[in-house]
Amino acid sequence: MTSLAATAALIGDPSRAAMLQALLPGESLTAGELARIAGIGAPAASAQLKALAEGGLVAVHAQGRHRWFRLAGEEVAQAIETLLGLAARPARRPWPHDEALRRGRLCWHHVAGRIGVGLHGRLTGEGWLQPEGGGWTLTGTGEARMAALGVDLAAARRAPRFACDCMDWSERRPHLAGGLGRELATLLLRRKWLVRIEPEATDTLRRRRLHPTPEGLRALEAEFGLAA
Amino acid sequence: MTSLAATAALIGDPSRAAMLQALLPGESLTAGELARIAGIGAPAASAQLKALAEGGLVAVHAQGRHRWFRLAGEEVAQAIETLLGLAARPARRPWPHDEALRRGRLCWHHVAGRIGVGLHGRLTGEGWLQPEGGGWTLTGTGEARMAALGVDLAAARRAPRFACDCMDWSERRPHLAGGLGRELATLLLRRKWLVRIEPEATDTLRRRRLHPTPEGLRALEAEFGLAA
DNA sequence: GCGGTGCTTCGGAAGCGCCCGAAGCGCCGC
DNA sequence: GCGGCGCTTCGGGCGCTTCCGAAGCACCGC
Repeated sequence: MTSLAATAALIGDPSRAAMLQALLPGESLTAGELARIAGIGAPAASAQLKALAEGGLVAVHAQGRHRWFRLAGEEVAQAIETLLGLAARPARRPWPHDEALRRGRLCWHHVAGRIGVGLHGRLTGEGWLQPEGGGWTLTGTGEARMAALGVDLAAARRAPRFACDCMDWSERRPHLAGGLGRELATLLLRRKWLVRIEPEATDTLRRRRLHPTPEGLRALEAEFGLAA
Repeated sequence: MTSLAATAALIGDPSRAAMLQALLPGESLTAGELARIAGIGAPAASAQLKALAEGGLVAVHAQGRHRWFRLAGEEVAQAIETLLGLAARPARRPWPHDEALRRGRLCWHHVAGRIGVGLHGRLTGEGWLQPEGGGWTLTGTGEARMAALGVDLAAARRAPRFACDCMDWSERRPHLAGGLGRELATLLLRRKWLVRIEPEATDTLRRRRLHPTPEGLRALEAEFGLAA
């Protein structure tokens, strides 16, 4: 079995795919929650999660009688998003027109969807970011404005990658990933410019949704020139 | 069955994965060749290729008694490369140290590997390319130098996307994709700065290899400042 | 302690997917 | 037109994977 086939097969089971999608926003869930989301019993879920962990797709953290699972890293989220893009191609089947999801959602810990790629476009087009070594660094103005907004740049720099692209499946253009993407998303959520609509939904897609508040719409326009 | 699981399962079978990898350079192969590469009989190969075609991963072209298969598009190659990156993560297992493959290879129709990401870095860092709308456009100097090299820019602009990033699984940084990536690769091959080492190999990875010629090494250094 | 809860392992059964051989269809070259 | 070749469809068999119920282990709170 080649590594490619083994990895794809791991994602290719409906129960495991549902679990992975539920973990896509970046949060951690317990084995029981994942079992409920996948619609299978506890024993089956346990076996599937074991396979995912051995395959390196999820990481485990045992705490008391709970076991918390999360995606093993940004690359995992990125690969799943890319596969979602393949699955959603119009040639294949019209994707259920989930307007809210296309507008904004969480991917790993960063903002995806129209708002996410819009931000990426403004930051790269308006001289906040400049390309460097396959990723991005902040320009002088970018650094100043990020700091003024309250983005925790020190935390962003502690991430394995400071700023890089993550292909957005619904927009087919990149949004901002890496430590900066995470900290920017954290800020937007903390300021309640964006809010999670249904973080508790059982449906794996619904729980990822992000929605701009009225105040957020004004702020995105004012700070980034972004009409969301 | 969700789209994600269905698509991943399509890639997750060893025979189908071998076929897809064989198609990754962008060339077209017949059903019989793919059967031999996958190590299965003609009937099984026929069924697998039918599934891949119905899933939208490969495209078919019937010519006489042969049926030619190729990947359905750049996004398919991109998704497979991303999955290869997941599969190759050091955390999972040490990837067979195929130095030649990491150095240079074909991905869809463009140059990947160290040479590919190196080119991407030089083009973006030295002012040939500037970000625009989630992709890239040529600057004035970039356009002039590409034209001087003999890159067919008109053909590049006819592609659905002119220039965008494709995540490189071995380098974990993007290389140049889109029409410009394809035309640049075409030029490098035509000038014999890069040559395919074993385009006929049965092993799906070996056939992708690209190798710089002595003349190519000098030219990459002179034209792009790239030490390959 | 002792019961309750969360999770895992074990055993067994059902279902699905993959593969091969045989046969059939279509195109090609002599 | 005839044989050969490439590919497909059909039928059957094998193997793997997934699931559930029952039982067992670990942790927590009373």
